[in-house]
Amino acid sequence: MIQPRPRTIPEATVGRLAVYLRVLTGLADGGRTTVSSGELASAAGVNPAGLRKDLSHLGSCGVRGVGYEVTALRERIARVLGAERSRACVLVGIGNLGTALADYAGFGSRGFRFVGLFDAAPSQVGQEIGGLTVQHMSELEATVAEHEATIGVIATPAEVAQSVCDRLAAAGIRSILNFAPVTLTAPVGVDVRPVDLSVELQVLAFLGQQRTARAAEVTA
Amino acid sequence: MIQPRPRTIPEATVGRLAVYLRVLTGLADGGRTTVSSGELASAAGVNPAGLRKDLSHLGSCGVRGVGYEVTALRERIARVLGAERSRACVLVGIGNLGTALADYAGFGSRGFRFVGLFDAAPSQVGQEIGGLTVQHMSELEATVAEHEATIGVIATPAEVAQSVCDRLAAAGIRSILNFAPVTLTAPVGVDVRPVDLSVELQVLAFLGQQRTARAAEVTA
DNA sequence: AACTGTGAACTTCTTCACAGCC
DNA sequence: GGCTGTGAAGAAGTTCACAGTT
Repeated sequence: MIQPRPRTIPEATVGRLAVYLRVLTGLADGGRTTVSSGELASAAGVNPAGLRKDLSHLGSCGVRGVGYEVTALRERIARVLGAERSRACVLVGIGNLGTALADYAGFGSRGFRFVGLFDAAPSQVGQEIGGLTVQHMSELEATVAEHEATIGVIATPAEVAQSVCDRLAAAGIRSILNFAPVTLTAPVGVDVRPVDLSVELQVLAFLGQQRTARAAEVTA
Repeated sequence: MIQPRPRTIPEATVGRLAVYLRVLTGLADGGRTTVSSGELASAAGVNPAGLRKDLSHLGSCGVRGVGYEVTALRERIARVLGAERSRACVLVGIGNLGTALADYAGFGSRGFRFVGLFDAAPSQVGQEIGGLTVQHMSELEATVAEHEATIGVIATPAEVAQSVCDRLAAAGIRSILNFAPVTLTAPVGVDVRPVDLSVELQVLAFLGQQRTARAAEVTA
């Protein structure tokens, strides 16, 4: 019994594959046909050997002595990531952040399609964003069911995020991207991926101050 | 020659410390005075042993048999992360995302203070967001110098992000949080931390589909 | 000659298990 | 008894170095 290729790709690799996909799309648009691991790695901000190891999870797809064919590699990565399929997503919380997400063209080209935008405030309901009309929260379950959406994005205030999470999970959503600054708990079978913007800023600032402190220490 | 405590805290730990800080603030507001590692870990979505190891980087600050004192721990983490200082930040790109960031109250309580909001479009200049008036890009360097800002946030379209990065670096910014979907290069001494929202969504979706595929395989 | 693909070494991160203290 | 702090084990991720291919 031979397993031709381990089906599981490391999470760290998946994140970088998404970046390579972005870079490759840019190269293809610029008319490039081939690219070496060194060049691609530099454009993606990673180590060349690491990039080759990442790509090795997709099976051999470069040519030794030459490099990678841009469009072939792009399509291979897109297929593995599922970016060629169009996955239905719903977005809850149409504040500034939610509006930015709903408007962001980058999602469409990556295989995501918003099928519902929801907010609890009547003042937000009815406005049109990115070709979609904002609906009231009461229509959440029906819309998820209708489009068989499996991905939800939470961009609400922290106070209501857990209850939104519960409703999304109950409605059939399997994966949730959470921008609210609160830790959510979801039933087994439902993934939650937190993105906390102030955590990112705090890590950035800390690493900067740590670097500065080290530099001062060496000088002393 | 004894080094009493290794000054460098692992990056992964720093990110979680920021989360603990958020949770502890919530507990303190709720009137809690002590908390155990198990409880705090559960509220932060991490493993209890890992939490204790994270906190051990700050030196011993719990009481065996009892737990941690909420406000003492919160202040200790805040001091380590530098959240008690007020650090001057500038934000470039006042679209929906930029507006969301400028408006986000969470930054203020974490020791960050926006001292300048910038956009290239005259239509954006002059509007007031979170108590600050949006300035034209031409005033970037002067404002950075005046407030001695060291942190910059880029929320511009991808096309102009590199040139904004160059200007921030030249103006004296040492740490940059980049929301533009492009890999930036900066001079040595300047850190760039990328946050790509569509990469997050892609990782989430991939892990979900991988999980689903594995489940189907087991069933078969 | 140039560049890929990958085993092996290395580093970092996570989890476990339990000694130590209240 | 209950909970912290930490060495040790284990897992994951990164980097190196070079064999292999065109």
